[in-house]
Amino acid sequence: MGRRGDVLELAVLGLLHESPMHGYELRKRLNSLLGAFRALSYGTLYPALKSLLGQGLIREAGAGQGPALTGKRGRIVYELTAEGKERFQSLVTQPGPAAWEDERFNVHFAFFSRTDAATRLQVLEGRRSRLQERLEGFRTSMTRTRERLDSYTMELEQHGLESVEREVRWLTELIDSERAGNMTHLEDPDRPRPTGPARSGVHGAPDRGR
Amino acid sequence: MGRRGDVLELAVLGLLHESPMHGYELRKRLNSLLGAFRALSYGTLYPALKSLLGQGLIREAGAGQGPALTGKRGRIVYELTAEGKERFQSLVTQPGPAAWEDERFNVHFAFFSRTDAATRLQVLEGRRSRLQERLEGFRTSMTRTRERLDSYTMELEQHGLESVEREVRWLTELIDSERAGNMTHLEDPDRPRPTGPARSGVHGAPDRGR
DNA sequence: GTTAGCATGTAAGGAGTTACATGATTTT
DNA sequence: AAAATCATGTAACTCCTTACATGCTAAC
Repeated sequence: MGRRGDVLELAVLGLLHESPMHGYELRKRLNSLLGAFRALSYGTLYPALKSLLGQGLIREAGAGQGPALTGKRGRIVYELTAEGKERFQSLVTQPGPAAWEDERFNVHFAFFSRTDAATRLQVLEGRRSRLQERLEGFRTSMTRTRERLDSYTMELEQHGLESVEREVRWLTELIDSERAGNMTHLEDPDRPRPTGPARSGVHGAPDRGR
Repeated sequence: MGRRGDVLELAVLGLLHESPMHGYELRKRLNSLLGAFRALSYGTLYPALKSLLGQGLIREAGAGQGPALTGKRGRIVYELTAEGKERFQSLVTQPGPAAWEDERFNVHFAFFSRTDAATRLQVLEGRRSRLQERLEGFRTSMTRTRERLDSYTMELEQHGLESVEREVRWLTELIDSERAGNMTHLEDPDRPRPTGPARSGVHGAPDRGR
């Protein structure tokens, strides 16, 4: 509720912006949105919906119209109110520095099509700087301790390092595309990525969760 | 205390197994160990140390010997007790299915040198299956929803997918190495990864797999 | 008509963060 | 001797999960 780490708020508002939905379905969409695969539980979702309802950001759809439509309480379909839409827009177009934290970034990114290029660049570049700071600290700590580590620990750190490096490259490509023609290589998802800067990259983001 | 998600217990015992340390220093080591870079707070660490102390798994080092040594309360250096060592060994050699969750996996991996090859294979393979399940669900949900997603969401899912694929390949290489001569390619960290299945590629690996 | 799965919720508790409070040691 | 930073700790609060409790709806 507060103003705190409410990734959920943004995510729920964003999904309901696409189309009205009931909680059960919302959860499924949420799970693929929030860092691949955290199984968000109902114990989190339903109270959150309640809170959004209380704030007047969402309302039950179908209320007031046909009384026989959803009638006897089964699913409860929610939709955004006018304030909800405004709220979403302001959240998504005014990304604080929190927007480049691991999980928030994913959510912000997923709603990029509702923002302007300037906002997108801001988020992408913020995220990249964040990761580059990490790389920095990572590399120094690796050289600092390189002697006294066994092979397994080194292998682990190496893999983590490469994962972050890969994500930086990914971001760089997105930033370049965004700066050039807006997202040329994203415009037609069916075209098999013609020639562009080889974004097929193989290396991956670090472990999921973060 | 509980038996639950005590990643911390394993991590702390493991680090103290290497050498005695005080909390402040422990935290730094912990942060590079626990999924690259979570800044674990003192509010978590110190109570955890207290709990381990209460369980008799660690003790204050230097107590009983020279009373003037650490004397006036500055740092408190902890070391493992005999029970602590046993506990660590049993945790590390009997990995439950929890060992392939995102964060626990890292910690287990970091202490691989204290285990036997059978345990290592069990953990690596368990982790790989876990990720492959994810890929499965990932891919089905991607085809299920492929039409109604905008380019940004697709780009995000694609990147996530490739990240997981990359980790699976990494695990596969480790498993193969483990099965062949034990970790031949890990034995000499200075050798620049001779010929093996090209896992070195820091930049834009040619791989293209997927 | 009963099982299985959809759908909504609540209560208890775990695990961690922030903010606060305090003292010791090192650097300038 | 002041400032910075090392070091330890506590209290309140947040976010989330687990386990539970309940009812509706579809399939067999």
